[in-house]
Amino acid sequence: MHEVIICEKPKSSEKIANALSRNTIKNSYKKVPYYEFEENGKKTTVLSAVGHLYSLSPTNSKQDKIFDIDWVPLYDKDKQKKYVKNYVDAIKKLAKGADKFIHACDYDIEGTVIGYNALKYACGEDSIDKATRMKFSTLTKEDIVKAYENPIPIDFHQVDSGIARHVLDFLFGVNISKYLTDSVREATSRYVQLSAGRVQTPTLSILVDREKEIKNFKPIPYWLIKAALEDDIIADHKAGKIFERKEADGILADCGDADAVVTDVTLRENKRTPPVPFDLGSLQSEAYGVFGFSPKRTQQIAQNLYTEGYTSYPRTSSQKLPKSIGYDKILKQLSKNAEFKKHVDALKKPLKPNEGKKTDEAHPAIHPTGTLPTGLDTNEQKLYELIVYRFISVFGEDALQESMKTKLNINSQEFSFSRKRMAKMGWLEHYPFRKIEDEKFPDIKKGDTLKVNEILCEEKETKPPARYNQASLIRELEKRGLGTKSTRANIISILYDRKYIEGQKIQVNELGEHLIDTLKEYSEDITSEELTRKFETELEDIMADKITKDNVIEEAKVGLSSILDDIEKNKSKIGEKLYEAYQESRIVGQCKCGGNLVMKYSYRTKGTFVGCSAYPKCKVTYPIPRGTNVLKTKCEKCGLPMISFGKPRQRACLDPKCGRNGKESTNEVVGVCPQCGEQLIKRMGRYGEFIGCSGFPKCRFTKSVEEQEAK
DNA sequence: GCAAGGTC
Repeated sequence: MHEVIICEKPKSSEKIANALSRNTIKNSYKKVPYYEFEENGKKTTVLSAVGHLYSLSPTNSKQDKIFDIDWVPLYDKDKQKKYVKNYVDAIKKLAKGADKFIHACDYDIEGTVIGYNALKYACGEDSIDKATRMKFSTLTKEDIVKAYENPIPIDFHQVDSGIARHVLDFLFGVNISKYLTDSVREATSRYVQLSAGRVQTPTLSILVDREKEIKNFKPIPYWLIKAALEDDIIADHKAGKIFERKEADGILADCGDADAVVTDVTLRENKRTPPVPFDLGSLQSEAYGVFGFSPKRTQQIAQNLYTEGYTSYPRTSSQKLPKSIGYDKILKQLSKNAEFKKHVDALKKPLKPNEGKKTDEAHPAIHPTGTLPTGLDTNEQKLYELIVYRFISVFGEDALQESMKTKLNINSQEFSFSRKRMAKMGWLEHYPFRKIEDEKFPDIKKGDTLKVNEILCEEKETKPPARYNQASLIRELEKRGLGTKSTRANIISILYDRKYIEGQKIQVNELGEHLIDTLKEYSEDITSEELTRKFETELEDIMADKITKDNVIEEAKVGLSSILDDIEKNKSKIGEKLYEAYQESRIVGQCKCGGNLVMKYSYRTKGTFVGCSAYPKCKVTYPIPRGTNVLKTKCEKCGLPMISFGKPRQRACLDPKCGRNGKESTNEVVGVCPQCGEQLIKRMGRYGEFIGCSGFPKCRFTKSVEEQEAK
């Protein structure tokens, strides 16, 4: 009797194999680990997939509408996925001739498809008839054994529902993308890769909406009245924003040149509870704010740390740290590092983590494993320490913040000011990445009189809503249920790659905006969450056996077909307009000859450069080496755009002859040093502007201007 | 190649 268990990923195959027998032996085939044990004359082989092993692909790429598709090995489609082949080969070889199969992938819709396809295409079609399903929600020994002893049949409605998700996404995404790209090619014989999809298009649409809000924003003037008092105290008038000049004048007149009388002083203590452990989204957010890492980069680094065994599984949405992860032991092991030890020793027993609300059936929150890393590069080290200090501080004590709220009267006008300082650092002691307010409290009490130096009336304007950055956009997608924790960072980077959006503070250019306008006209559904919602109900209906998968797909093809015909009919108009928008989006500035400076691509050097739109009359070009970004900021010396390059990022003028940089240093204070608490100052270095700590040389903290602006 | 979804 030979039994084969198919798992979703190598880590879970290891856990499952070890939970089911004490006689488990680890082997490997083509570097792919697998496990074997024998109990009561039955041999069991535990094998692993690596996520999806198969992917949809056209069966005939010549068709206009790519409607005929089938599963092919992932490594055939994507040369970067070569490592997948070894896993497929291992399954094919080691599952051969088995009498019994167990589908033990994650119990969710994608896991169901992964296991089903592994059975169907790697183990052979007949393996499905001999297969059962393990259903577990955590990879604890208890859960695994229970699932193994109580197998359930494979739910083929669930399988169909998952397959339908793949097919629908493929049909809509690939076909609409193809038709848009073709329309530009046929109208202008230029190749501009365009794309649309159930997730990427609504994401772009969110950004376009924000862009339009900003564009249409009409600033409204308002006035703030402040009183400058003795001891450098600035108090604000109770009214806050005053939108009528007359009202502001009235208040000013009322105040006259009277002194301020303190009418109330309230002291309060506020608790600041420890942070909650990281799930992937909050790690991406924090690493973006603290280090300026893009979410994609954070995900890659976290994956490396996980593969090396230093931190736990990163693609989790859990903010829970169950006792079963053994946090006492992890903290003890972390203590082998002297720096960590100081913090661990300061924790009060008994240890209890402050957990967040979000959960994940398959994994706990991101945490260090206790194995201390060696040979990490700078960025890996930064992210690792962020994870460790967050983990430690989750067990810390509440911090206490004291606040002072003071009310004052100047004649009949009420003003107030407040101060904050830390009374007890608590968990903040272990987590150096948070801003702490530590202001001096003036020594005053009710009834005191304070001298008024001046009453100020500041004219301001209301501001448009802020642009998204990558971190806030990920949070927005999460809120709307678009994409998944593992794909959101990738989706955003696709929008950058296609050149629909640019900048750290994400700005949509003409191409992105026009693409959404076009799609709104021809396929409104794909520009909003509507399509996701529609898919969701259809998939639920398939799962509940209210409708068949083939029915849903056929209906989708009919709807899609008419969208594609519509695009086809108008393709010259669509193509020309999209190309026009594309060209406009490539403009980076004004040439000295009056033409536009445009991003161009050289087939000869296979690289980008900036050239003049008046070519060949004007032959001006500027080099754009790999890794260089052209910024919106203009050089203050010559007016050409600035560029950023290098690591850490440096800035300079597009024109190399203009000088290293076209900007004088401001030495402006831009924040507080996360390492020592001194001021962070923007200053000019040999290679351009950077942010440094005023505590230099005692504290050598630096970061790039880009990282700072990313905040 | 184009999508979105798993994973190393």
